[in-house]
Amino acid sequence: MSVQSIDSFAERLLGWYDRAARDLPWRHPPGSAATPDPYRVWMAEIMLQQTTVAAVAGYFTRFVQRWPTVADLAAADDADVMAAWAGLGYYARARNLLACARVVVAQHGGRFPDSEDALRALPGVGDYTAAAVAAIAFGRAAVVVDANIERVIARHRLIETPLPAAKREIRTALAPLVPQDRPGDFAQGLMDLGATICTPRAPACTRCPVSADCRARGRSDIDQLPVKPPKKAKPQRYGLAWWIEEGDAVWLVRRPGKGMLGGMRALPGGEWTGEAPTESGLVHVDHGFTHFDLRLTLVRRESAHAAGEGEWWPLSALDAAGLPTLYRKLTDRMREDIA
DNA sequence: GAGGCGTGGCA
DNA sequence: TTGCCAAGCCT
Repeated sequence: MSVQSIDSFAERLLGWYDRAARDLPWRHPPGSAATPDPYRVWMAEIMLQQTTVAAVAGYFTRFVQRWPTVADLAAADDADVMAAWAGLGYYARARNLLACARVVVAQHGGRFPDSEDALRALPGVGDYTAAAVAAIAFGRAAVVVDANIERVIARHRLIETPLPAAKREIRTALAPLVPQDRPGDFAQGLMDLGATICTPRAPACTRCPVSADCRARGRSDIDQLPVKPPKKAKPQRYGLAWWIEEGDAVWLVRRPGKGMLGGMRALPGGEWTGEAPTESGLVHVDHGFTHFDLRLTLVRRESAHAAGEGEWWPLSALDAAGLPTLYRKLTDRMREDIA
């Protein structure tokens, strides 16, 4: 069989997607006539940035139940949204989520714009998310490129240029493959393919719907594609957090709006530095961030030292404080010790 | 362009 | 255990 006689790339991919699409809370059935709610599509795409499907599912369901429309979200208290996002990571996304909802209400009459350019101008919406929402929610034939799609196309076309320089070639290769009639399913199909078949390691090429003309198939080094730049070593940092208890409550603060864990509730404490503290603490946790590892040691302080803005939080309701995982680890340890 | 920015699962 | 990685965005 010649290559010319097989179905087009999009036909093979969509045929596979119609059979194998994952059933996800934010997803409509493939080819469904129902119009996806742009708010839900946008919400899912923001949460899915650098975050696994498994981690997102519960958060997505809670958010759209609590704030069913973009107007509901725009009217929400910042503290409630940040607390609801706690544990999902990359907290700038939550700040931008609120900012975006408020722009959509204030400047777009509460309806998401339907063009890639207008979406791209919204807070927290970059090239990927603008294209994904345009394709999935509005049927626009946008060229959607995420890390899954980069991997699929880099292998299918044997693009050996290292990332991020390869992005241009990948986009150029992908653009003519996008079908005008089902661009949203096409994008989601490519992402499902990358997540389940064309995986980073040990891809399941025998089950791949586009393997017939894949230029990387059979290569022993297929899992080296796409080529990525070397990673830097992460430095070790140390810090102290203060456990200030009074009655049945603990003193919590809110971190500055930008930077690490920006805008999130936290235990008070000192700066994080490269020097290990000499003070011995109640407990400590080791926590890995994207660009450094942190050992945070909890030390007891008297309430008289509780300077600055903060709030007494009932120990029995700490789960509702919306602490990031770093601090959640410490409070869980304390709870074990108290129990 | 490169670095800051979380977290959890997996081999 | 350690490193890699996941539907990126912002500066």
